[in-house]
This record gives sequence, structure tokens and C-alpha cells, in this order.
Amino acid sequence: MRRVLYLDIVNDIQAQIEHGELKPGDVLPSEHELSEFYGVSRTTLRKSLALLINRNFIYSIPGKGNYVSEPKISAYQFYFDEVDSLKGQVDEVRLLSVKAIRPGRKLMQALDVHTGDKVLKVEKEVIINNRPAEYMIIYLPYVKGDPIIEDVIHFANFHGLLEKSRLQFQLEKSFTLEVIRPNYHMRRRLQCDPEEGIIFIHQTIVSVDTQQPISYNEYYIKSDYFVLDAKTLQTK
Amino acid sequence: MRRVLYLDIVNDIQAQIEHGELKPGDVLPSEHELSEFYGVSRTTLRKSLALLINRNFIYSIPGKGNYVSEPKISAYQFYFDEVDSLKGQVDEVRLLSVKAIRPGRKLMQALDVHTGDKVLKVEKEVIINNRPAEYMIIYLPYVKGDPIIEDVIHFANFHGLLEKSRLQFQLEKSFTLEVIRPNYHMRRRLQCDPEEGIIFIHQTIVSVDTQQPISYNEYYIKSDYFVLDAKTLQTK
DNA sequence: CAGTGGTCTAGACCACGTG
DNA sequence: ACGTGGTCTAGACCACTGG
Repeated sequence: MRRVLYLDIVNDIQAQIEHGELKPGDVLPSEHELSEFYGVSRTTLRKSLALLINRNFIYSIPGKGNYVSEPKISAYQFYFDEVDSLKGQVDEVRLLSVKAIRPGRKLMQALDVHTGDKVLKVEKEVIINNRPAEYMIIYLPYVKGDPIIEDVIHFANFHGLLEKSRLQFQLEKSFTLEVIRPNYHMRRRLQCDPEEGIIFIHQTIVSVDTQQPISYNEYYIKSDYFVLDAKTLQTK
Repeated sequence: MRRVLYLDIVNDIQAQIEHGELKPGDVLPSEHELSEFYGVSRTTLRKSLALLINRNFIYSIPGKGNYVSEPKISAYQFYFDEVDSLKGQVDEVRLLSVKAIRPGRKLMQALDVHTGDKVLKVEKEVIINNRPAEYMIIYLPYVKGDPIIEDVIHFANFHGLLEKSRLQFQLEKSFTLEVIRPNYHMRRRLQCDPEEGIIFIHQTIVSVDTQQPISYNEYYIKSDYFVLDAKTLQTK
């Protein structure tokens, strides 16, 4: 049963922070002092600090010192996929229409396109228990001959498609969820009551490198079929 | 303009993964070979790999090698606070009642208490525009003389309270959001229509160290006052 | 100027996985 | 037995901060 030095040090410092012996804003002893105190090399001591920095317990200011972080509101984490995240067994994902449209102002802004540019609009619906559970609209800047368009049309699952593509790591996605009262169009689509709130999720997907929007999507989900599970981040 | 070696290496390997030269499941060359290839010490090379592991581009199996990760469904991140996350200006947080109750089966399980144990039930409501926007119930295992009880009663904001306490880093929280149709009790509380869907969020808060439940909470929010914004994690 | 953290080296020993 | 990754050392030089 071998001890791992740098983890022991992490635990020790973390405990001091949790028990209030080190308070937010406090400076830690210098790395030289700490390495001497724990009887390890500075390299090892720095490995411990790196872990604590990563877990947001401390932060460092070059030339000054290592400081204890302020406590923060905890972040929750969840996974979302517009098809697989639904409650229940998905019977079918139906392609409703594919059109090239002239974008309105809102869409022009979301996709960063200009007057005269065309936008591809793909409508789909997800069937659960032989009834529509979700209606989705995917908007893509229309680029002639872009192979992604074919994929978007044929793949049931846009998220899965993006994950599997080469772009896997370069995407940044936003996600906004609201409950709305469906308009007439949506009521017919989803076969729901006027008063029944439905889940409205919209998102923009941009390339991390270029900050170019790749897609703007809207998902309308009957609330019976949706649940969102999240957890605080484990900084294990 | 000084280059940082280990960051250059990170970028190089990351680019190889993103451009498909290294595919998921592939083994990287050994650390010895890589350090030779890049002309750096193994320590430096390992620093690069540590960063890539942290960003989930690669993972390592001791005794075997470093492997390229499978692409994953991207995780979204958001912050939630049962009072501050509401849309609109909060007029007031009203304490409705504090009771010690005998827990039902569901609650006994959520809080890991036993028959005969008591549970503290705190009810509050949040007022926006002079109307109730949220109704919340906080359940805590009843421990005689526990100072946290006083705090929970008097603080408007349970999350903020926990953040500020010494327990700041040791908490693990779950979060589940659904849209439900309000029952009679809830309709009266929130002054809403029978058909109007309302947001139902429940969560358990447990101590990371002991895995002991600290609290089980339910939040009922009128859907007009709620929106959830999330983003993919930035592994900067 | 001395002290701090950031980077980097060239070694070393260990436990583990595979032949 | 050998190669792998995991840990650790005892140095070094740099850029930045502050008195």
C-alpha cells in the first residue's frame, strides 16, 4: 500500500480550505516553503497545486503567489440529444420538409448571414407511441455542394451526426430551454391543447476556431416526453 | 515572443486528432518516442499529455499506452439558484411554514432516514410582480440543535446559503426538471390554470465525503418565470 | 533587488501489461 | 524480461511583482 505524495498533499490542503483554516483570498505559503514543509521537491508540490487549481480550490498569480478561491455557484452538467434524450421509445424520426429560404432578421443574426444569402430549413418530427412527440427545425447556412446537408437530411439525429463527424471537438453549443404556449401551427403539429405548455429548446452551434455559426436549431417537445437530469460537476 | 513547448505539443497532437490523422482508439507513440520526436524531456511531454487527458482527447492505460478517446456526446453546463435564476425582479421571498414531520416512504429514501426519525419541512414562496412565481419545499433530516436549520429558515436563498457555508466544496447536487400539470394545492398556491404546465424541479444534495443526504428540495415554478441557459463546456 | 510562480531538463525507481 | 505509463528528485533559467 504505497502512498502517493502529491495526492496526500492535495488532500491536506483541500481539507484546510474546507475546514476554514485557509479562507478565500488567503495566500498560500510560497511553493518553496510548501515543498520544504511537506518534504518533497518543488516539482511534486507543483503537481499538487496544479490539481487544486484544476478543481478551482486555488488560483495562482505569477510573481505573487497562490491564493484560495472564492466559493462559486456550483455548475450543473447534463447531456442533451434532441432525439435520444426523449422519454419513451422513439418509433420514427420523420423528415417533413427541406427548403431553401430567405432568412428573416432573427435568423440572419443567428447564422451570421447577409441579405441575399440563402438558408436551408429542415423540418423533422419524432414519433413516440404513434403520436408526434417533438417537432424540430434545423437551419443551416446554404452552401452549394456542402456534403453536410445530405447528412443532416438523412440522419435521424443531428447531434449524433455532429459527434461522429471530424468536427467532434471543435464545436461550441448553446442551449436555451423555455416553456411556451403553442401557437396554432404547433398545436396541429404536436396535437396538443392550447393551454398545455410545451418545451421549447433552441440552440446555436458555432465552430470554436472561427466562431462561425454552423447551425441554429429549434426543438418543440411535448412536455410529457421530456425530462432533464443534471448533476454538479465532479472534480474527481 | 517565447513559445511554450508543452502547449505547442498539445496543439500539434490535438490537431492530429481533429484532422483524423489520429483516430479514436489509436495508440499514441510511447512517451519515450514522443519526447524524442518533439525534442523535449519526458517530463515536459507528459505535461502535454496531462492536458490532453484533462480535455478528454486521450486517455491512458498504465503499462500499455496512451489512446485517443472516443468522441462523446457533449456536456452542457449551467448554473442554477432557486431564487436568482428566475426571470424578473424578485419582490419577496416569503416563509410559509416550518414543520417537523414524519417522512413518507419516498422522503425516507431520499434523505436516508428511518422510521421514527423526523424531517424538517420548510415551505417558501417567491413573489414577482406581486404574484407568486415559485413555491418551494425544503426537506432536511431533523437534527436537534443543528444550526443549519435556523439558517435555512431565515435565508432567502438556500443555494447561496450552502455556497457561503464551510461546506462549500463538499456538496454534490442532482437536478431534475420536468413540466407537470399542477394539482389543486399547487394551482391555489401559484394561482394558475389547471392545464397550464408548470416547471417542477427536484434535487437531492449529498455530502461528497460521506454520501449522506443533506437535503431534498422541490421547486414549483410558473413557466413564465423560468428559462434555462446552458453552454457546452469550454475545455480551454 | 529578492522573491514569486512558470517552464524545462535528465535522470531515477516503481507497478503493471505483454510476451 | 522488457516496455509501458506513474511518480519523484534536484537542480536550472525565465518573467513578473514589489519594495
